[in-house]
Amino acid sequence: MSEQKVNITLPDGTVKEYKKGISSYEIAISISEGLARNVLAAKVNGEVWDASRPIQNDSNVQLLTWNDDQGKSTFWHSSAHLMAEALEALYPGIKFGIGPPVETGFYYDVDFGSQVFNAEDLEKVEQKMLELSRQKNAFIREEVSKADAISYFEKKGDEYKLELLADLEDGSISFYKQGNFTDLCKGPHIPDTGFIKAAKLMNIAGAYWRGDETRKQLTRLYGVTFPKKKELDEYLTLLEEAKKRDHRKLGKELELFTFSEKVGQGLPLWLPRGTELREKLTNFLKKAQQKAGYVSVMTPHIGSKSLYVTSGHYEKYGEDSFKPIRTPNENEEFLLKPMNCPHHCEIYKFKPRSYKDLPLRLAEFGTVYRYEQSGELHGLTRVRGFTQDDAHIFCRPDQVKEEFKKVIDLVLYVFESLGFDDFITQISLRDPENKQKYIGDDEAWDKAETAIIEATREKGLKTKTELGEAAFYGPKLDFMVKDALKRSWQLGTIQVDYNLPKRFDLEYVGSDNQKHRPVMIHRAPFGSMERFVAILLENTEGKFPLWLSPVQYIILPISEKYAEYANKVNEELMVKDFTGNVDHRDEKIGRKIRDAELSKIPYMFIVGEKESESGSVSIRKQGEGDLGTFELKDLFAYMQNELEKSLKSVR
RNA sequence: GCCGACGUAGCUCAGGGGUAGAGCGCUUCCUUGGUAAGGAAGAGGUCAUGGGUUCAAUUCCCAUCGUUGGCUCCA
Repeated sequence: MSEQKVNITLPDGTVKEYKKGISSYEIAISISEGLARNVLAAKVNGEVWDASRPIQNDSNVQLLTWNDDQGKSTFWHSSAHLMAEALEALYPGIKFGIGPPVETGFYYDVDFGSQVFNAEDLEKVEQKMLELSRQKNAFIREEVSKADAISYFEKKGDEYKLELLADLEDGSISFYKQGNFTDLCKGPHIPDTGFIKAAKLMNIAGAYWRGDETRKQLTRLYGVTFPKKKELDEYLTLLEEAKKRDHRKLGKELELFTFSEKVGQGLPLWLPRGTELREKLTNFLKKAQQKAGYVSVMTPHIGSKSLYVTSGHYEKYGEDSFKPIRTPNENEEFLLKPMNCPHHCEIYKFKPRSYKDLPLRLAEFGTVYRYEQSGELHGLTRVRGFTQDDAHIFCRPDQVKEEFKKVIDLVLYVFESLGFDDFITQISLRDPENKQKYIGDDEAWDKAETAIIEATREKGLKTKTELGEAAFYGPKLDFMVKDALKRSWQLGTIQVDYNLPKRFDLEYVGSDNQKHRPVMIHRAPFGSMERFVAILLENTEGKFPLWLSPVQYIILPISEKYAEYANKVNEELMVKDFTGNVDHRDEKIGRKIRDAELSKIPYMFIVGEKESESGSVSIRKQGEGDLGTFELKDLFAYMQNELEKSLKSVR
């Protein structure tokens, strides 16, 4: 009687025959021993499996190594178990919550009970992990009945695992065991702990059990592990590099913005250079908006409470925002403006609108104030007072999709111009399970959601969709960009809104001479000036393109004898709308160059005896060095050309 | 808001129960120099704030404020 066989299809399309019950590890060996040593897990018919799990049917098999994202996350998931084993060995009796892999590394939530654990103890755990990994203990999968699982964790007294078990179905429960540690886990895992050669526990933090702030806070330990020591070192170096790009550090060094305890937390103060940068960004967008048919408006920083009662913001956020301001005599209530849209609705109502007037695109760089929880404030990315590059497009229902597409074009233009080529677009819809979180009727929501989905599809945007992430008045399309530490931040946003026009009773007269309701599109390509500058800083490391640079050049006189000539050159550059200054300090030229390089000023013009006599400057470009001597008229032409190139090159 | 860490000169940081240090920056003087740090002298700190313990607190404890890593939240 012949053995039963299975056909295994590999990713390159080759089909091989193996005996039934073969594991992906054995398949790897049949290909090459070297490969087998690196196999962490395998994707069998689209599902990630342990490399040791027997394959009983014809299957598509993809071997996963460190080079595959799913290989990495399996590796880190197993590392979480290893960390738990180490912790249990060092702190007997502790209880465990969940321990998943994350984008870089893994964490485990732990209840240390009465034992104390602090950051200094992390190293001890690292050492223990490495000690245990050297034992090369296999990760062993075991199917268990629900009753057995419950009794195991009851005996152990781990109420967290018991709670997790309560949600699981009998027959689908598995344990994984390595060394002396057993955990409830559906897997998969790497073959054994010996693969983990380097471990670094990054930090500890509080985390609510199941993310619920009414429940107990556990200690979350974050770590990262690697199959090679060298890779850990490289990763740590990368973190050091990221620190250099931190916008909070660069903002201070380049004198762009600051915070003051006295002014209040989350309230940025823009220094002259930062203001210059912001104005350049603002003018850039204003110009683009002008071309796209927007008109500018301005509205005050506070608004009567009734404005926000009408818009629904008060009901939705009143409790969690800055309290109303009252007039001393009449006791009238005003709110700091949290959004510009209610004001813009009132501008729309200034006069009757005809269908011929639409779309009406009202733009405002409007400063808004929101009470953000103190723990959430972060540099310029999360503040309490910020300026949105806001606009509201009031249009007819038949114009929504077209207008939405135009806004996508504008956002893409802005992102391209600033070199943000690595971004994610996310469609945020409402949570169908939790409709009371939102205002408006189903019909309006369906229309708005359909408009976004169709517009993004027609623009060919690759999007991911999240349920429950919509604004309370409408669905949105967000553009997310990463900072130096690869954290995603929402920058640009476009939202379709059928609700506010209704709440504000906005109308226009159609060609049929009947009254109709316009649709609103909220949009902000930068999102907020503050957050945008932050992400721009992290992406450019403070080396802005010439057109954006707050200080575009610095003139460096060789000695004070040439100060007058330097001033003359400076004045001529200022006349030509460049921004820069002269370094009049009593320092040698080498020193002035070094300081200019470090402050990331794009161009240095050196003037000494030679230059002042011949009416020229010696140009030095940041990061590149000496470019030679240019006569003044050539300098202006050169700078003009560089300026255009800097706009174009990023376009 | 919650948990943890941190708060010393303008900046970056060292120190530590007996009222403070470095480097850079700043001021003054010398130097007038040619493509990444010229030299010297000097000023500058209620050691975040308020309590407590102690003969004595910047140091130890508590609270507040701020920063920070997470959690929750995010119009």
